[in-house]
Amino acid sequence: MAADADPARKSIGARRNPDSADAILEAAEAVLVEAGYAGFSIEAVARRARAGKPTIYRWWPSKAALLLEVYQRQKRVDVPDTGRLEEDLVGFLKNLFAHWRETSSGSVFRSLIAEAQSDDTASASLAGYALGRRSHTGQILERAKARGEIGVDIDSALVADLIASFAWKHLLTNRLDEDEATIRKTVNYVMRGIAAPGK
Amino acid sequence: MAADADPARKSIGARRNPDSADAILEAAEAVLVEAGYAGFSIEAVARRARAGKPTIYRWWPSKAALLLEVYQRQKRVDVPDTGRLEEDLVGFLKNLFAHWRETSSGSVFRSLIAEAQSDDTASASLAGYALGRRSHTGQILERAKARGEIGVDIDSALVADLIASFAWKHLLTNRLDEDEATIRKTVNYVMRGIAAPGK
DNA sequence: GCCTGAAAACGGGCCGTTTCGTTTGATCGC
DNA sequence: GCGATCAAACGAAACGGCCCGTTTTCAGGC
Repeated sequence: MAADADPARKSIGARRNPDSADAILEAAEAVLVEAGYAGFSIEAVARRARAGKPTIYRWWPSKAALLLEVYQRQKRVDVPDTGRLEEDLVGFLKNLFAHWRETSSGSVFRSLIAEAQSDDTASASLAGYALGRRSHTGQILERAKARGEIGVDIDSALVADLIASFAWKHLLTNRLDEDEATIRKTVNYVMRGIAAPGK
Repeated sequence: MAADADPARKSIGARRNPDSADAILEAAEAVLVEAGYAGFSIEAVARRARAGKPTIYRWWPSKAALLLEVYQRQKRVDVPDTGRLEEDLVGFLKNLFAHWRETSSGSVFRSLIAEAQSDDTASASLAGYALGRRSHTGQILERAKARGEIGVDIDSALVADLIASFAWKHLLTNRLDEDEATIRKTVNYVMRGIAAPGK
């Protein structure tokens, strides 16, 4: 250990650590994965990061703010680009479910949604994210429009919202293990809405 | 939990259940509405109900269990039956959003979803509810089938799941104030998927 | 000698539980 | 019948513990 064993002369000192923010964010993510949202406390994060609570509160005003930044650091899920809308949508949902299952992203996103139910900062951020036109599904649909695969008059936001809602509900009800057939059935159904003549 | 309307099930000793249980459930709902999910604690409920904490813990093993029973006591939203599928779906979503906005049901359901992210009991219950075939949207679709308005081969569960996902996401992102036009647009889109020939 | 920043301590709230003394109501002896 | 009895449920208080958000203390760098 770096710390001297002599209690009368603790020489561990106050080392300047400009990158401690990274350590705290990594610790926060680790706590979230290992202990879940219920065990996610500033205390636990500080212990894990070997940092003091005031250090965390200096940079993040609330638990929600820390959670938000952990969320924004997440690696993005792969968005396929196969040249066919159906394959892109099915592939994306498959990737997304696997991503949520197998990385910390699922835990983080679930926690963010839960936190948003009692914290205005998280709620506003989540609403902004959900309303954003840059969602992955939106990109897939825009590409299909550019290829001429679907009409430019299709309401991408509406379709993307439906697909995203489907994914959210599966995340929130622990149904991320759907097989490809189920996902494809839903995608096919939604695509029938695209193909049918507008009303 | 289980409806025990059986007066024959008796043993020795005092049984003053109903009054106190009702008072606690009403207090729990009131706390949830007034203080939100963040302020929903057993302590707060006990204070409000002028009951002791042990009384609450005797009947409900956890916060999630109490939340579940509050949720199950909620008045159900009106399910319209106009004889036309489109009007039924639009009317139901309008009713549902208004119900969530204007009664305590929205707060209770949001809290239940949040709790489900860290409590297995709530999670299992929520998943069961979401999987249930007796959902309101499912009833509307079954009625449309019985009238011959849509084919019996339509996957009601899939369509109901899509509609429910849409509603959930709007609840969770504070977008319950959508006007009828937006709701109708989504319903029309989903109905085009019904009308289009299957693949 | 300031200033930065980590560690420790503080006051407060809620948790889930235990321990009181009291109240209720079904059972049973009279 | 009817009152005594006794188990169960009750409200209240207090507990040890954890975590909150803040404040204070103190060691080193400039």
